[in-house]
Amino acid sequence: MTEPLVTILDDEPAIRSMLASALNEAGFRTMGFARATEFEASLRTATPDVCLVDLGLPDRDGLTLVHQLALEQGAIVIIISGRAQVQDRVTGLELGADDYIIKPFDPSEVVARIRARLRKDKSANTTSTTARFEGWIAHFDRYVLENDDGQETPFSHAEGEVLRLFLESPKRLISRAHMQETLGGAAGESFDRAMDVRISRLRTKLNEDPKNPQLIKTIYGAGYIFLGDVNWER
Amino acid sequence: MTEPLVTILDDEPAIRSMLASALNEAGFRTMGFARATEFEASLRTATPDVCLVDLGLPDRDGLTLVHQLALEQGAIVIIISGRAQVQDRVTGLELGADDYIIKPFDPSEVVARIRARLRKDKSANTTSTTARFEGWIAHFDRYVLENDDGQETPFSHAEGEVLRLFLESPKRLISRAHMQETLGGAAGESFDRAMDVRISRLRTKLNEDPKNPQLIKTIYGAGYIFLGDVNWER
DNA sequence: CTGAAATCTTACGAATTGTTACAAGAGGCG
DNA sequence: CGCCTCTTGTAACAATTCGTAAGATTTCAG
Repeated sequence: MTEPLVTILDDEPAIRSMLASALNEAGFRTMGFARATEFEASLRTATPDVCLVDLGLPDRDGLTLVHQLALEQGAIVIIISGRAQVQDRVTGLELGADDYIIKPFDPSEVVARIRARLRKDKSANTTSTTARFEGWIAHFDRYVLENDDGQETPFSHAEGEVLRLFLESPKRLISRAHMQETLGGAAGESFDRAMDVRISRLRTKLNEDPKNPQLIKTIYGAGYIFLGDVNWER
Repeated sequence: MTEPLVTILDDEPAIRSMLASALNEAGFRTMGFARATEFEASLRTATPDVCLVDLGLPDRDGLTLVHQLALEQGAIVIIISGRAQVQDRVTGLELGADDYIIKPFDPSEVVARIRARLRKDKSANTTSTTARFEGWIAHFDRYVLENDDGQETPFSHAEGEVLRLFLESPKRLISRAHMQETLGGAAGESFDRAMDVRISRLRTKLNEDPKNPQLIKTIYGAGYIFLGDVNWER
């Protein structure tokens, strides 16, 4: 899989080069065009993943171009325009654009918005959230904990919540209060015990020695710390 | 298929009502929440299509919430924030948000942006009649499930409804409430059991091991997740 | 070393979900 | 019409999850 291709259609050379350098730096391939006719000619040989289109083109009404692109090509179309009225934005989006960025803009935001679109496009079928740590692999999509021997142990939703909390902040103190807040919800009565039980059950699934836990360390009077290096793969 | 459900998470009642009325007028169902905890509690029973999240929440860091939502739920997440710095927008988008709208905003633009997201989301899922997944082929036109050996097993209409629901949102949590709503029983009495039976029968046709299902996973207290890569054809 | 507080663990029970058996209905066919 | 098959919901019971209670254990202060 090669880098995504982004086309830039804008008649101002300064904007083209600014966008191109920012996008290249972010790991995209780019192609710049000053006129719609050139751009359309290129579509015969290249299939862009994202099309940045300036509405103020000299040789074509930008909106109809956007409409065609979104409909026929199925590509991601992002409008870049100096027209800042709400009505302009609404009609642009209704005509099929996936986003509408107003000039003047910051290139880093353009990059972020492109990434957001591509991410969504891909995540339709690729939602694999797993974390590796100390010989274990936690598959949060399948609710399964994998041994370094490949053996798998299922974990429940409640256990997963605790585990995720630890894996998202490794080597940092997690207070009981914070834990309770993010896990148990509102009423903070004697939910304390429930948390203990969750952690206890999680520890047994991680083969922790109760006398000397290696991964989930309890800090008396403060909270817990998850030791161990974590690598997330998403 | 019912109208898309949009949740509004903002602590200002004025903004909630403004958004709700605009969205309802545009044909969406809405649910409003003032606090993150209430919102999260509702996720146990409902599966929103779009989540509008205000970052300035009283009881939770909005960004981590966005992160979780985007990752776990696979839902469309749109941030609404008063923080207008470019850096804020970039980090919000990088953390998984699909869009970032700055206060003050025009409700019609919010509607347009939501429509743009949903449009893209849906175009991936055309109304096809055949789906391949994990060695199986489901022929919805013939009501037949084909093995990887070519053997065919018929499935009923009720089973097909459940299967289609899973195949249209793979690797995403499907709440029991949402399932119940889209399938049949409006008034939520003891239709629960019927759903269980449907799923149970579907599982046996998919040769699932009851002790350790690989494709249709149960999330206690929440709903179900269909694992497995799906390819729709026509 | 001792006692109180915090935490761990085990056992139990309520709620949720799975599975099987059965009966009511919907066609198909002679 | 009568008989058969298939579908599908309901009921009953089994299995699982998860919080609570209670006793055991650990930690810290003095």
